[in-house]
Amino acid sequence: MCPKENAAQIQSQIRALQDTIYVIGGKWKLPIIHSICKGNKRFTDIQHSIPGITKRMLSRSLKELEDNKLIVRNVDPDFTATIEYEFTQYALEYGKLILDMIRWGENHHKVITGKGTKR
Amino acid sequence: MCPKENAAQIQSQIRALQDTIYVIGGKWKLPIIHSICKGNKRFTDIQHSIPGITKRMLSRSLKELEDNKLIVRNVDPDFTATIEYEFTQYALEYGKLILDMIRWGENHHKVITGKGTKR
DNA sequence: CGGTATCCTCTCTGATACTG
DNA sequence: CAGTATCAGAGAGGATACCG
Repeated sequence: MCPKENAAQIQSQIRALQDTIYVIGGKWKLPIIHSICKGNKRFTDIQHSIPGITKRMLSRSLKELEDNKLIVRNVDPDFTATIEYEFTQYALEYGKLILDMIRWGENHHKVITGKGTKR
Repeated sequence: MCPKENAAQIQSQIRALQDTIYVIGGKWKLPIIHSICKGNKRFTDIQHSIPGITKRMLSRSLKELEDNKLIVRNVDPDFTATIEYEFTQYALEYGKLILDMIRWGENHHKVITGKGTKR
């Protein structure tokens, strides 16, 4: 598991890993990703699909996801300034990793609660 | 990317994913995992191998990793109460996912800084 | 050596009101 | 509709001192 690289390279790997976690970390990023995944594209639609989220947190989280190029914000000025959020191709490539993380998390839950098959 | 399951199941998947992130999230978990990976087993050795960490945070983080069964705490009462931390077999199975996350994080860094091949 | 206890700070999140 | 501004609370993390 532990690669045999020099110290500087490993520090950079740890940072890479922390970045990976940061991008989808926090309280709302994953529910938002899921909501867009389900077909919601507009700010208010996304907000209503996630119980408990405020405009403030939705706005901030969308901006961070956009900064990380996982979603794009499309403004259509012709049709009364409709704004839509969509996944980037890049985000779709992230999908497999997310599914792996889900699988690990589900198994982990069983392990911790003592109903697991492993350990 | 988005599975076609019912709502309750998806909520549980999102929770599973948030758990996955939480287990290795925070400021010190990954450096600690790396330090043990490199062969450090004792509290003080781990502490000295991670610049800036305090006893308090090391203690808390080790306890959380132990609660999540990624490491075990072995007390040897015969030899002046030596205490050693080690990975569980379970943690080693986590390794592949961590490597995938590192790879994504490294590529992500290139994408965000504009030097990436993707996007 | 391997921790705990206490206090403090700083960031993240929530509530609410306002805006083009 | 799609946000921004402001303020307040909760929680993560840091500094330091103490303990078996």
